[in-house]
Amino acid sequence: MTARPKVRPGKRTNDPEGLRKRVLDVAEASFQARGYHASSLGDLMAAAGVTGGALHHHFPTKKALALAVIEERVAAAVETTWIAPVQAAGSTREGVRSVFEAVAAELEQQGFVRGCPLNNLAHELSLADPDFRTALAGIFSAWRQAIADKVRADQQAGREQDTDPQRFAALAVATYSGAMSMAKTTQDSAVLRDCLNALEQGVSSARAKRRRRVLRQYKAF
Amino acid sequence: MTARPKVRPGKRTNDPEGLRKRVLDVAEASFQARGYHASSLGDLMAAAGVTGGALHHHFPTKKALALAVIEERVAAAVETTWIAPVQAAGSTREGVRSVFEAVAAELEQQGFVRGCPLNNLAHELSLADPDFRTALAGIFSAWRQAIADKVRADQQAGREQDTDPQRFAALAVATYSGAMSMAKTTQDSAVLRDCLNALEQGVSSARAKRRRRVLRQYKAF
DNA sequence: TTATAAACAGACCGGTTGTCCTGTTTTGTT
DNA sequence: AACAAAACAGGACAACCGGTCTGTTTATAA
Repeated sequence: MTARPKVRPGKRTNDPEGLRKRVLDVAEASFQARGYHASSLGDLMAAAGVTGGALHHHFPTKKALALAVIEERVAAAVETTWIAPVQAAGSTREGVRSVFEAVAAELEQQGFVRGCPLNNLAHELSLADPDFRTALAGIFSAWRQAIADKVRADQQAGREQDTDPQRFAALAVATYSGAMSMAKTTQDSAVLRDCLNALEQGVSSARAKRRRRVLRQYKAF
Repeated sequence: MTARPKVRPGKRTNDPEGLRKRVLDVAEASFQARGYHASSLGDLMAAAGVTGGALHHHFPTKKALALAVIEERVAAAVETTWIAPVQAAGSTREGVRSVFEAVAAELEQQGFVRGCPLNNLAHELSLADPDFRTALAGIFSAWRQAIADKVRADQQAGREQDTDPQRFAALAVATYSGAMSMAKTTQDSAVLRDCLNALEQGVSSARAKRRRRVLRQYKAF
């Protein structure tokens, strides 16, 4: 009954990569759901099944852990859900539309809106620490760059001639970010579709109307 | 040198409204700059020059204080910087443009981007507590409603016939929210102007281009 | 005046937080 | 086998947090 050793010696197996991954998994989820300051290392350790010593060995401070989450997980999330689909799409507009719809569909089926990982941390940490801010700004930059590059690719194919690549990229990212912010607050993904529709209608109405006009003129002849 | 009484009796003057206002001022600023969880009541008490007893008398819990900040200050900020200017503008587009430019100009002159008060708290607190979420969602709703109403007013004046009021309102709020998020992260207000230009170009390009075309045709003759 | 409640002061407390430290076990190298 | 370094265990700790409590002062009303 006294001083029972919890772990009998000879049973431990070192797995630094696996342990690190487990900690990052838990931290990413907790930062996303509760935020950085509301996530205690104690909670993370319990959730990951990791002792204080192990955690400290891989991530000396809480800041180091958050920086790793940002650079390895948040950046990857933006890459997966936005950059890759846009690059793979037939056009910028198609790519943007597909992302909005994919995210909206995903939120609707899971019935819960956690918000955008990047924006969540950006709001909480941008002013808290310069290192956080720099890391987050880099992800925003890559995100915008990918969209702007896609617009330029469209332009070389003869499309989107009167679209400013950088401005459109900023608009797309801002619209998505803001829409996710509202979706998170209202816990309703409908605003995502509203924004997508308004974005598409407004942005492509010039072409659509000109085409319609041309058709009418042809008919008139 | 021993036990100097800090406050000699007979000098105190009760000023509940003033004290409450001071606390809200400090809390609003701190929540905006550092966030809710990163703002300790001790810091707020020191900054406001208020004792624990006084703070507790006006705001029993930290949550109650935050709720008061949201309902009284954040809502008022949205009203002042967005709703009133839009309602006073000659048209929805003019109102939106004027707000974007006013905010961008203000940020540029103060050389520092604190972000949108509503979005800052929305990201941190929406999932933390249902009461927070409800209060914040209400402000978003009023914000969108004001813009949608303005579009409807435009429509009754014969303008904006092919604009969906609710969708445009969602787009305007989302664009601003997302642009401010990026501006905060990059500490650069330029993205605000990018987004405004992209929004205006896309949304009004139909009309603008048609007009330019007409002018060129007149010149040709 | 006197009673009564509001407004405020200031200490106090249990719990939590992030970090550090010492020791033990495992792994890799020679 | 011998050794060093990495990987991990687990406790300790000082600082801090939010909330509570008791007591005193001020304002209000009878």
